[in-house]
Amino acid sequence: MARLPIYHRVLSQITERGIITVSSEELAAASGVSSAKLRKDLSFLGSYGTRGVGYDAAYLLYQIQRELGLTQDWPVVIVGVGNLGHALANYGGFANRGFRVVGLIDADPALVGETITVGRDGQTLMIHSLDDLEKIVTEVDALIGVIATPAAAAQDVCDRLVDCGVTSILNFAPVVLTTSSAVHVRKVDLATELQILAFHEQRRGDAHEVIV
Amino acid sequence: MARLPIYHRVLSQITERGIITVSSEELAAASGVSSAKLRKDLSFLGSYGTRGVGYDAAYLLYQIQRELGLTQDWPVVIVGVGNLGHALANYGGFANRGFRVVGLIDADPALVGETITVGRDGQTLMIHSLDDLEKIVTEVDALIGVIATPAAAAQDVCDRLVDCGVTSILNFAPVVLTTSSAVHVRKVDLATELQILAFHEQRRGDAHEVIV
DNA sequence: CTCACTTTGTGCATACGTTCACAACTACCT
DNA sequence: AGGTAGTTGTGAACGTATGCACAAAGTGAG
Repeated sequence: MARLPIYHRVLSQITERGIITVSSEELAAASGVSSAKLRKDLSFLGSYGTRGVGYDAAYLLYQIQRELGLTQDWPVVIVGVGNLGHALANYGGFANRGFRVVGLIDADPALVGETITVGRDGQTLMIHSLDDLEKIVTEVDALIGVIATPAAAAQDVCDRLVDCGVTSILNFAPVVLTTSSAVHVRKVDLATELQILAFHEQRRGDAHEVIV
Repeated sequence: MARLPIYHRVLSQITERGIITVSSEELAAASGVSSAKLRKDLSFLGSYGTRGVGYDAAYLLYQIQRELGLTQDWPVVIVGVGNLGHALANYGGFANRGFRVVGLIDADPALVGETITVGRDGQTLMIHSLDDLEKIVTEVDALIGVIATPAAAAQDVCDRLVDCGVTSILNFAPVVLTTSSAVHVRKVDLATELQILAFHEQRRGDAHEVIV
């Protein structure tokens, strides 16, 4: 499910704190879900808990890592190194979860050739031209691509990534990408998230007016 | 529902192209959903279509805008002006959807006092100190806050925002925020999104191995 | 006016995710 | 050993979202 990454992060923090066993109640509270939901989710992976005791934090963490594929190393290519792409490349949360940014691509000639730091260990990476997309992607053998380009360029970039063998795409551009159903596309639209908040905010306001 | 913003964006593009009427089939295809689902969603707002014809694009767009609260102006405060906060402040997709970034706050003294461009019309905004959070938020009367700080600072910032009257929070920090249930919190975790992709990618790989 | 065609709105059945409640099991104390 | 307290795993009930299929409603041609 989509909640496994949350459990994973919470469990990481818990094990770092030296805690050995954790109950579903505690884990659920820290993850912001109900204990019943958490137990169902975990039982989906198998029976890794002990009745009357709880879960062995380290063992459970390992099982979730294995299920999520975090024991592997995933090379990631980022297309579009504007503000957002830059933020993503620099994001420290990727490295310790098995993701390695190995390719940066941008259409802007002013950016091509520049090197920027990737992750938190000071490693640097050069930005390549959009023309070299195919070359870079096949070279680093990336299966995951991140699209952080303007909306107009997103579909074209998507098609080219898929042609190179990319099978999972994280799209930040505000467009609906059309691809073969074999490709897994996830979309993160910043404006959409704010709109959903505004929607609830407005409803809250409406209800308030009725009371007043 | 959470799909309204998508319909809104697609309809914007459609009306800009000068199209007058649009059928549920067309709109659904452009939004990446099934036509039945789209019609159910729209019927939730009321009967704004004409049988045998379709929907009046402009009229439908207006109704969705009204429902989403996009006819209002939402002042937004961004806390944490690192790479991500910078990208958000600069994001052009906010302005034309009723969101106005009116406050930038960061704990780093090196950033405080700097002015950065906000949106695409060259407007600039100064970064304020974290100490002035309460002052800024009440001054601009913001109801929506964006947290783009490191994980360690997120909960404290959240509490302070809520104390100032913020009732909707968009959280980019990789932590589960605990707040009063009256506050609406949405979380966007970049690493989580990638993990979900990796999860499917791994399952795909497993299935492949079985076949081979 | 009638008929053929198009498209919306919606009742119904199905699938899915969530919550509840409890049996099964463990640990510990006496 | 026996009893009590605590915790997991899961079957059953519930609510919600999705997909299907069709009646209702509109358009346009003859």
